[in-house]
Amino acid sequence: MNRLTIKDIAAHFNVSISTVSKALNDSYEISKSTKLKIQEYAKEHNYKPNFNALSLKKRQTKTIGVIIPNMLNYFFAQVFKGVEKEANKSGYKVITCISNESFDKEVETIEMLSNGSIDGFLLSIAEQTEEQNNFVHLTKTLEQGLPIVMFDRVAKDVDCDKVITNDFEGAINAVDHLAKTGCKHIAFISTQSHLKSGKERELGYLEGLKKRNMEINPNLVIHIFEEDYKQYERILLPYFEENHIDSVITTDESSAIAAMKIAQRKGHTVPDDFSVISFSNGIIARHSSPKLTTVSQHGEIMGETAAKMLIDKIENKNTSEASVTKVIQTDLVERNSTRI
Amino acid sequence: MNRLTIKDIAAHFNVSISTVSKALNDSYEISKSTKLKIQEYAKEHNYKPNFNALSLKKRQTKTIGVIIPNMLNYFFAQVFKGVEKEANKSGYKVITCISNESFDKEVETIEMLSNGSIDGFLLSIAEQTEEQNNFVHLTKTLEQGLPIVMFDRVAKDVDCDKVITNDFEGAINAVDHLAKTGCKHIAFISTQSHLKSGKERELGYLEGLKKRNMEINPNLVIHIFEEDYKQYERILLPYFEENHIDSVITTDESSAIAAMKIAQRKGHTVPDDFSVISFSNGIIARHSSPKLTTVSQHGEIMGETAAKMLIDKIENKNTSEASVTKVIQTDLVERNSTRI
DNA sequence: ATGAAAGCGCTAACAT
DNA sequence: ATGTTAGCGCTTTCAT
Repeated sequence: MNRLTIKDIAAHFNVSISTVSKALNDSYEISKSTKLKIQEYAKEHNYKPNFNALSLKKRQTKTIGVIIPNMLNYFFAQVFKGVEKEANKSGYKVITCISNESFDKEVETIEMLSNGSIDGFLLSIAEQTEEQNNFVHLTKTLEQGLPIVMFDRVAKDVDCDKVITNDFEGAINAVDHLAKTGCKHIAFISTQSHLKSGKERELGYLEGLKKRNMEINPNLVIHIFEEDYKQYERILLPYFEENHIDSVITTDESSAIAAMKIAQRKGHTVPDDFSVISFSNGIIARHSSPKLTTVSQHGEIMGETAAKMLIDKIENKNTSEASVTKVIQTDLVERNSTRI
Repeated sequence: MNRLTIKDIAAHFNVSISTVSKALNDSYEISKSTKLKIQEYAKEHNYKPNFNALSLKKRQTKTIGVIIPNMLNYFFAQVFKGVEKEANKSGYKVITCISNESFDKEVETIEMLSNGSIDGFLLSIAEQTEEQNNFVHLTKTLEQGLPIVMFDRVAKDVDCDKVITNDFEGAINAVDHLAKTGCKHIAFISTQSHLKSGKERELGYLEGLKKRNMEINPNLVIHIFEEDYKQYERILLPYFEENHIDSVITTDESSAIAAMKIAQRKGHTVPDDFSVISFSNGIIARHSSPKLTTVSQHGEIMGETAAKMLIDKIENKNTSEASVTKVIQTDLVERNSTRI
């Protein structure tokens, strides 16, 4: 039950394997008639050139490796969808690994795939990696000549192509929208202690307030641990008791929901006298009541963009231009947790 | 900047490549001393055997292909997590493709990977494939000797290993739980017209009622189109007006949310005088208010199980036993949309 | 204990 | 227009 090879075809027609090879590649060296009969035979018998032989010979695999911190995260699932689509469009396969936010897993995965399995990496670094600020595994693979394109969670000091979200401006826009619709006391809730995107959003929040000459109250900047998601409400409650808050921007949907519930329990009506905007335009936002206004990060587009950049890099190995980083703008998706 | 090969190592020590190969594989034929120096040198210089050469020689790639209908679906993302974990544990890579519920994409993907890229398939069939009931692409690849393990969405007539959820019993248990907590008029809302799991759940629902000698009212079995998810409430409303319904079992979270909202709008309090149980224990269930009681399908375990079965199959090519299908039991996760 | 050689399936430079 | 050959990086049988 072994696969058909060019050797088999050659034997069947009593020609040499190179004739078969050339015929299948439609070489001008081969006569029309033999090309035709060989191609037909190949098609009929469902011949497929052996992937590993091809890769070995051509020194390229037409596959890329993607390392994603967490596939249960809707945003990353969207990114992956974009990657898969774009890769397939260019005839690339994608080997997918989940780092589970673990530095070790990230390193192991890179090790495992740096043996000729793939032509390049797409990578969003694990939270632990960002925390430890250790990127030698990345610089080493770049030195080996394996291109990397980072997306979303990016190591500033590693010199490679990148695709990021404009978190800073996304937050400014969120503040703007709240201010425009009459909010005066905007709190900021962040669950992303170690991630740069969390900091960018916080800076954007502050910048947004500054731009509008609104009071900056440090008590309204709240950091909570993601691990505590079951107790968000309990953790947030005191902040709402001790401060006058009429609106909130959160870095994730869960805490937006929690904040909304607290506000409601305290007698507020969302959005009439309390507004909320959440980063991460996921599924939750569409199913809460009221539905959440969110800052959308366009995960799928980010995935497509990153994949395209990587494939371009792979296929123009020669031209070693400087690294570029593309910025994906955010959109404010207005739903029912903010006023018009 | 080319990778180090055994040839390079051989040259460096002035020995033959076969000596190097044997040394690296710790062969008894090679003297301790040379083994040591070669292994050390290899480690120091970060030698990694070329993946494609190895695969070509050994006729196996240590990679599996996974075809998933939709990665934005939380359940499938969970399955994938399980697959990736289990595969990595056994040293396998995983090439992931999304069929987007399209028959054509499914066929193309299988074509693309049936060239020696992978040692076997993990597959949940696309909705379109289930609809068309056309599985020749699957039987053909099985005939070629490439093993397939199907998970969740499974083709009954294709002879291969399978992992499925016990949807039938899951639904019976849901009915049971509602009945036990005092519900008398249980409706069933299904969005899965073409999927067998939807039918299984419906049969389980009916069986559950029968078992408890509860009245079966065909008007309480409601089919809606998934595409209409933005209008679930509008579509469901008439059913609630025209029938006396005190509880509902849904095949997905979105329609559970919709049903709950309608019930609340009609003056009911969930769970006091209206209960809801949803299939698919996803993110939404944990964030609605009240939180949804669900039938959990253990996606991650399903993924692990399927991967393990496939790898076992791959590594015991000789023993051609009959196909087995494993059934993963469901659990009722009680939250706040049902009474105690 | 070490090496030579064939071969995995394919391409491509170089004959003929 | 077709064939021969070397080689991609590795393993393995069979010398030595």
